[in-house]
Parts: sequence; C-alpha cells; structure tokens
Amino acid sequence: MPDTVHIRALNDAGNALATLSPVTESRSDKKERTRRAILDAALALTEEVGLAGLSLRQVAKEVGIVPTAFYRHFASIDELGLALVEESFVSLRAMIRDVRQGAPSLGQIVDRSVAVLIEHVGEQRTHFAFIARERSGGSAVVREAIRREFELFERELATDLARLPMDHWSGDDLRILSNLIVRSMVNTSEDILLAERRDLTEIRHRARTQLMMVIVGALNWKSRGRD
Amino acid sequence: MPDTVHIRALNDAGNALATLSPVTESRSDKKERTRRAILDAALALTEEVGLAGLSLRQVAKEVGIVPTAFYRHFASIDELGLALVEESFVSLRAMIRDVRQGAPSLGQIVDRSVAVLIEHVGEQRTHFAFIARERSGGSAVVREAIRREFELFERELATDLARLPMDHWSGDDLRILSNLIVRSMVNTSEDILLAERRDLTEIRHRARTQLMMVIVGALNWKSRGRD
DNA sequence: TGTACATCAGTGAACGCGCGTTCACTGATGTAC
DNA sequence: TGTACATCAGTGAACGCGCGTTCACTGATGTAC
Repeated sequence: MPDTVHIRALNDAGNALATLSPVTESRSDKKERTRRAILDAALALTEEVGLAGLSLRQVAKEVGIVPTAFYRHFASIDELGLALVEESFVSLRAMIRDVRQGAPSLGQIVDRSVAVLIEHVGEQRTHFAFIARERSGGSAVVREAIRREFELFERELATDLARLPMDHWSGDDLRILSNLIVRSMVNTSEDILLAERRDLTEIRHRARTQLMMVIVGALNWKSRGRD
Repeated sequence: MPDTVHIRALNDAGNALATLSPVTESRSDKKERTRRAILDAALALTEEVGLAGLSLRQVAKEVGIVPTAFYRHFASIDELGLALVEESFVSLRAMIRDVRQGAPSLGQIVDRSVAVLIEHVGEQRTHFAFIARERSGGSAVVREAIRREFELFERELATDLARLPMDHWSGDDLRILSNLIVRSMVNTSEDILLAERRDLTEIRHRARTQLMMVIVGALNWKSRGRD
C-alpha cells in the first residue's frame, strides 16, 4: 500500500470534519492535525514495542508522512515522549479530580477510588499503559519526567489526607502514607492493564482489601507506632 | 583496539585461574567460561540500554568473540534473557532465605527485613536492577517469566505469614496481604537502586514505616474489616 | 604411548534490512501592497 | 479584488551505520584404537 493512500485517508477524515466547520482548513490547523496523528500513532505503536523500540520511520509510515516530515513537529523521539508523558498525566489528573468530588465515609472513599481507577484505566488504557511501561523504560529523560509527576501527585494526596481525621499526623508520616497509597494504586493499574475482563472482579476485591488494610493500619498507627 | 586483544585478555584470565588448578583447561570449562562472560556482559550492558536495546553484536564485542559465536551458547537474545531472570531470582531467593533465619518479634522482623533488603540490593545491584527494569520491559517472554517468579514468591510468603499470630485468616486474605508486602518491597528496591548513598537513611525509614503500617493494618483487620 | 579421525567453539565474509539524519526541492497557503 | 513574494509542511533521494543471520571454514581439544 503506497503512502499516497494513507495521505488520502488522512485528508478524507479532515474533509469529513471540515463539512461541519469552514470548508477550508488553515495551514496551522492541518499541522495540528498531523501532530495529533503522530501522537496517536506513537501511543499505539509504543504499546507493542515500548518507547525505546519506537522508530521515527514507523511512526511516519503509520501517519502517512515521509520520515523527514517528522522533524517539522518534534526535534527528536525523546521530545515526542515528553509530550506523551504530559498527555498521559492529563488523563491521570482527570481521574484524581473524579475521585475527589463527593467523598463521604472512609469506606465509601475506598470503594469509589477503586471503582474510578478501574473505569479510567479501562477508558484511557493507552495513556495508563504508557506511564506504567515508560516509568522504568529506556529513555532517562522520560523516566525522570514521570517520576516528577508522581512526586507532585504524592504531595497533593498528602495535603488531601491532612484534611481527614488523621490531621494530627506529622507531614513526614503523611508523605510516607500517600507514597504507599499511590504505589498501591499504580500496582493495581498495572494489574488492570494485564487483566482479562473476567479478572476485574478479583482485582477490585484485592485493591479494596489492600487499601482498607493500609487505612486501618494508618488509623491505628500513632497509638501503636514507634514514637 | 582489535578483537584479538580482548581474546588475549580473556585467555590470560583463564591461565591465571589455571595456575591454581590443572594447567590445561578442558573444552567444556572454556565454553562455560565464555557463557559466564556473555551473561556478565549482557547484565552490564542491559543496565544502560535495557534488554530490548541489547544487541547480540554489542555483547559479542564486549566478551571478545565474533557475533556468530554467540549462537554456540544461546539460541536467541530472549533465551539469554531467561537465563538472566533465572540468575537474578537466585539472588532474590538468597535474600529471602537470609530474612527468614532468626525472626523474633514482629517489630524486629520489619527492621531485619528492610536491613537485609538494603544490603542485598546493594550487593547484587545488577540482578535487582535487571528484575526491576525487565518486569515491564520489552520482551514478553521475559516479562512473563518474572511475573511467574513473583507469584511463586507471594505464595511462599503467604504460607510464612500463616505461621504468624494471624493464622485465623482466610487463605485469600493472606495472599492479598503478601501481595501488598511483596509489592512494597519491590517498590523499595527500586528506590534503593535509584538512590544515592546519602538517601538510604530516608528510604530505610520510609520502608520500615510503610511495612509497620501494613502490619498494624493487618493485625487490626479482622476486628475492623468488612466481614 | 602414538596415530587417525571426530567434535565443536570460535572465525570471517557476506547478505539484506531498517534506522536517523542531510539536503535541495515543491507547491499550496498566507500576506503585503 | 489582483498580483508578487514569503512561508513552510511535506517530499524524495541519498548517506553511512549497526543489526541478525547464513555459510563454509579452521584448528585446538577429545576419543577410539
């Protein structure tokens, strides 16, 4: 299948959209559309080979452009990787926002958190898979970017936890607790990504139980802890 | 530097050993030594580029053999990867054995476990790094092999836990608890691998605290839990 | 112990392939007048 | 509105490189007699 076919398909899709808006598409609109196509193709291909195994030529072929045209949009594969980190964490932050709104009893928070996690990971599968994979992947730049995002996120969770009835805790212990929770959730995400649909019930049960264990531990911590 | 220099270095090392034992080295001894050299070179190179980024030619060059000679020892890079999984988990199992012997009070178990973890990860850095990296790495075969080893290990921990004063627990809950503990330890290993020496104190503190939180949670689980 | 043959770890040339990157280019879109 | 020029997303040929794998080979080690 020659490249021209890809290009025609791309343009057809553009024209289909164009019928809803002005018939002509500006140069920058078209560029933005190609950029999107590159990001989507990269996300899909990365699922199979990892960011380290991704080649500029593969992406270009998938998008339907010539390899050199890639450079009109990104300076390198690493820069493309950083854009994907950014995008993937938008998905993750959307999930957090979803968890936060409406948080009644502690037991309900747990159930709701796990439910929302399963839902979002299912919906934004590629984004969560990207984070899970590249967290310890081949590119140092991308790894570091992901690490930073998680740290930020842990800090936020710690301030959230401070508002719960464990507000007498030290900031240090709150950070340690939120680290434990975030990591359990990351592990659960990886389980969800690996799972067949039929295993979801078991994963849900396990995630809930573990989160409850951690919270029960946290609530009994000060009275039984070392200091 | 031509390949011959590598080969001479390799043979010199062999001769140095040979002076302690019979002067001549059997063909199979030599083959075993080359195999070892391939595994060591692969482990070292993988640290930089990941198993997915590892090339047969790189390994061969590092070892000082011609690329085609690789096939005398392994049928493919994947098979080499499986040998490394095997080897790395030998290190991990040695650690577990070390944790097990002498386990007094619960608090001491925690301290001892974390201390042993830090010690072994420091000593067998490359093996633990290999597991951490390839756990979500590029080769499906290797990923699956690692997943299986961890599952085995979780099961063992569950039977260990059954002997502690939480023996009234269901097998199901024990598995869930040991999964939580194993994963926390894996996360801690990753922290250790990333850390500078100066951060170890903080990591030790965090790992201890998290493990204590989990155990406190577990001990209070049946009385406060959902069923 | 000496000879004749088998084994096999390692060699070296050769192959076709996909890679990232360079370069001068085309031609549609955008802009100044 | 019409013309002349600028911009720039995408083109296509070309490059040198490292890759895995094939093949026939060499020569030291091992074995049978």
